[in-house]
Amino acid sequence: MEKTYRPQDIETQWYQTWEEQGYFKPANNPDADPYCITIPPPNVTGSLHMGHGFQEAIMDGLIRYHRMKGNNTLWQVGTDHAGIATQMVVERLLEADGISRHDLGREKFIEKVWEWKHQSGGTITQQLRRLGASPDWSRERFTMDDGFSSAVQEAFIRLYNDDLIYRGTRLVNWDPKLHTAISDLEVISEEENGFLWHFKYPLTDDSGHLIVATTRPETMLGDTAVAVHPDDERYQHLIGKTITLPLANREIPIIADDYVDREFGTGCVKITPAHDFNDYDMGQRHDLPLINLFNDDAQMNTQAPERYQGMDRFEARKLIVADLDELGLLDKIDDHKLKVPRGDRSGVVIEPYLTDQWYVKTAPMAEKAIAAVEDGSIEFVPKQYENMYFSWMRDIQDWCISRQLWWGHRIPAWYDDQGNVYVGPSEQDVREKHDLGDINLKQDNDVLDTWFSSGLWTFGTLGWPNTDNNPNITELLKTFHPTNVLVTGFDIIFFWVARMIMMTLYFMNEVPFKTVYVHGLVRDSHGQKMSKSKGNVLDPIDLIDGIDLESLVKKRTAGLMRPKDAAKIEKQTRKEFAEGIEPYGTDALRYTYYSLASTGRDINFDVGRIEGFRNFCNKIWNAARYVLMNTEEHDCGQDGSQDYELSLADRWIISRLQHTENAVAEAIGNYRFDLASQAIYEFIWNEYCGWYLELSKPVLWDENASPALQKGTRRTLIRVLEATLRMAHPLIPFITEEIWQQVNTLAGVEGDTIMLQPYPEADQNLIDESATADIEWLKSVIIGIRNIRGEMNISPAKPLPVYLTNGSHEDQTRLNANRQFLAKLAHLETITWLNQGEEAPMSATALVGDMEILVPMAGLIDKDAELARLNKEVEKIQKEYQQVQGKLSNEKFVSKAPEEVVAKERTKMSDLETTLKKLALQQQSIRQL
RNA sequence: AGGACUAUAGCUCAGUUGGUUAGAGCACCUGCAUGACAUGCAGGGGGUCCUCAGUUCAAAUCUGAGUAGUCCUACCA
Repeated sequence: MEKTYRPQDIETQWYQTWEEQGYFKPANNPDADPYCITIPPPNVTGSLHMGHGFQEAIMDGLIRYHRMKGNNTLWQVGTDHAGIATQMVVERLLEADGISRHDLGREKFIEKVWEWKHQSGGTITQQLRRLGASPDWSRERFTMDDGFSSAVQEAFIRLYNDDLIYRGTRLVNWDPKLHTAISDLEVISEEENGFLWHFKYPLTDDSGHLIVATTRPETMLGDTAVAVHPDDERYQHLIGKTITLPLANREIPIIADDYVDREFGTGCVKITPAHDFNDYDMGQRHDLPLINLFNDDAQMNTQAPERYQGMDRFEARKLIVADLDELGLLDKIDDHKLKVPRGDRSGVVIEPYLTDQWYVKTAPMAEKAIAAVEDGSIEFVPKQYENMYFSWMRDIQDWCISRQLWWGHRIPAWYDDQGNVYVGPSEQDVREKHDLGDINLKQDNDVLDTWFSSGLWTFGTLGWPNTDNNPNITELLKTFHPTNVLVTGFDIIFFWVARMIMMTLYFMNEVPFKTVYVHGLVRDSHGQKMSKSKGNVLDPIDLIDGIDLESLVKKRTAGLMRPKDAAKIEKQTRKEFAEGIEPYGTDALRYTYYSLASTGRDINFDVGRIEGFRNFCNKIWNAARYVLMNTEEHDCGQDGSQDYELSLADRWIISRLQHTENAVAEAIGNYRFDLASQAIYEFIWNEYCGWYLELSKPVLWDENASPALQKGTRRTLIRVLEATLRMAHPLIPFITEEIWQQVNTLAGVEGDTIMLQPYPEADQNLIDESATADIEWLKSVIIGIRNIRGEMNISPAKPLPVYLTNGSHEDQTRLNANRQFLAKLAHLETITWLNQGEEAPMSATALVGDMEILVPMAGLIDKDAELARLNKEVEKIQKEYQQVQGKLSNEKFVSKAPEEVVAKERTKMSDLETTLKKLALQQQSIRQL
């Protein structure tokens, strides 16, 4: 093995082998419990970001864990066509050549999108491979592949036939830039600074005017009423009268409706049913006409007075305000903060707009979806997200699923010239079914919301709806559906999770998954959202492969929305990554994700931590080198014979391994990858490397040691390493495979890959508390001596004489059993056991229980330095002593606290007392020097 | 307006059922080329557990109020 761990040397190579060998496929074992995760399909044209990285790491950890546990494990993979997002990308590319999609026409444009998909659609899946993800690539799906498309069509048709899809003319959220309707969820409302315009509306009978307040003056041309609160005394006398709408010169009624908030503005509201959701409702209640003022671009149409026709809505606004001012009807303009609805993709202000769209009737589906979570069929982790889910589900609105786009699943509906609609899988089919002959039919132009198809993801990918004529597919669904876990971000609980639950319950009559693991957002180390404009984006691939400073600066400053941010971003990047980013490798990246994966909070990604975990990998690497050096070409006792003997240290590390295996299993069971990673880290670095490897040296390097003992140590070294590799494999797949290949035979294990080895499980019989106690004693003695050495600045190269005094019989037994370990690890020249009455030289002292460890001061230790060290120690213990004493002198504590708690404090107090006495004696004798 | 979450070392985070000397990694200080590893080893310093009040013999932990931050839902013409 190379002296230094270099991830790039091993990672891609192992991945290729795994994939080629088909290790990612489900085990061909129908008796094994199935375990299945479907990937949240990334946008096919997207590229990997830190959020994906995190999510994939969690899924792959779970998948590899269960695969090793022996489950029949399927990770279903695939990508999403992502309607609007993808269409926009391709449109932008065409735009660069001066072409619009309309120049090309629908078919040609769609061809272009497919071209683009074939070209760049592999990026994300290749990047998933870099992360070590182990899905079954042979089953990769795309939401617009033939099979899935027919699933989408089938779903639409069934819902339509069951009266759960309908077409209606209603107000929708209209994106005037993208020329499509969007759902409520795709509208982002944020507070912006605006104005509240107050206009005078003259009463028709010339008896005066009333004043309305509005944030959208341009819609006044479409007003069809003015509303006041029925109990508002100020306006009682006006109810039933009319005003003459300025500029439009229409007579409109003054109506009463308790929706009106008397406190807001003037208490008079202009009602524009065609351009505001609340006004629409009120229009319905009062039977008001709808006057639609806009065209698709949100320009004034011919319903507006000629003067304004063809104007953009915001131009029209200016002119209307000016005109009203001219007429003396502008009362005042107040500054006003308001929520402005914008399209999540286009960023432009969304218009409530009257159009024909397709809707899913969600209320009946939501009922079951709520019940499934209430009765525990589906569980959210962490649980608090269930409330979020319930509150949305209980107030769910019908879902607008038609989009005026070209890229997506076209709605399987045809219209005849009379506008009758026929829904079916194909034109031919609806002709036959409805006996239409050869009349003119035209297919609906719209496509379906991307999330409509995503809603079918868990079962559509497993072959639905073709279950009748293909038994294999039935088998797949039967085996792997419902899936076990959905790993996803909280941001798409409504977009996706909720809808998936509704759709799956409807079509499959079962839940899509049993658990929803919800993770937070991956942010930068200061908790800032990663964004191009902030220049704080980290690319997971850069963390794996490394990147030099200049390339990083270039990458971060290229293609900015506001080019003037470049200077700031460059400066900040040069400061933070003066040396660029080192190649940390996939394993280190994954470990960093795991260590931050406590549930219920966002993840602040700190580059400092990935370095630490790269070092951790290097630690494992070197530990393996040490083990191999000492076991290769030796008999490691794997032949089944019993001619080996386990040392105390051997029994201890085996015992610790069992504890760790328990802790890891528990942590993963609770989706606490942070705890799992910590337990593994702790075990490998501190226990296995820090103590056990050191404890193995005195045995292996002692020519006089018994061969049986040496064999036992070799056997333990290699077997614990091998088990540890398996334990860590789901988190750090590459380094564990690489090393495992070299240690497996020595450890008496056969197999082609660690991936398919059994996951280690704790054996309670191997937990050895007495070995643990003995090693703890040994560690305390060593640490006591090291402390003196460290604090007194005694060179580690200097072998020390040490005396032990006032020890118990047990101490003496332990000493005799561990002399060699002690001498080696504390670097001692001599160890002398003093019986009662035997004189010790003047020494620095450390205490282990009642036993005193003495390091003679002569020539090594300065009197004042030792006094200072002792003082520090005394102060620390005194503080503790006071605490305990305080508790015990509190009568209530003694009488009310459980007995064992009190007893514990009593023991502690007496221990502290003796310690203090001893330290005081020590101080006294040193002072007398 | 309603709701959720977060606040622990300089930084990023753990802290299970109330009883721990409140921990880890990084950073910091001191020493060390010891035959796996300087991507290392040994030792050390560093905390008003956001604030206040309450429950309790006992609160980082439970309850309430407040402060700060993050986010979600609804909506104010």
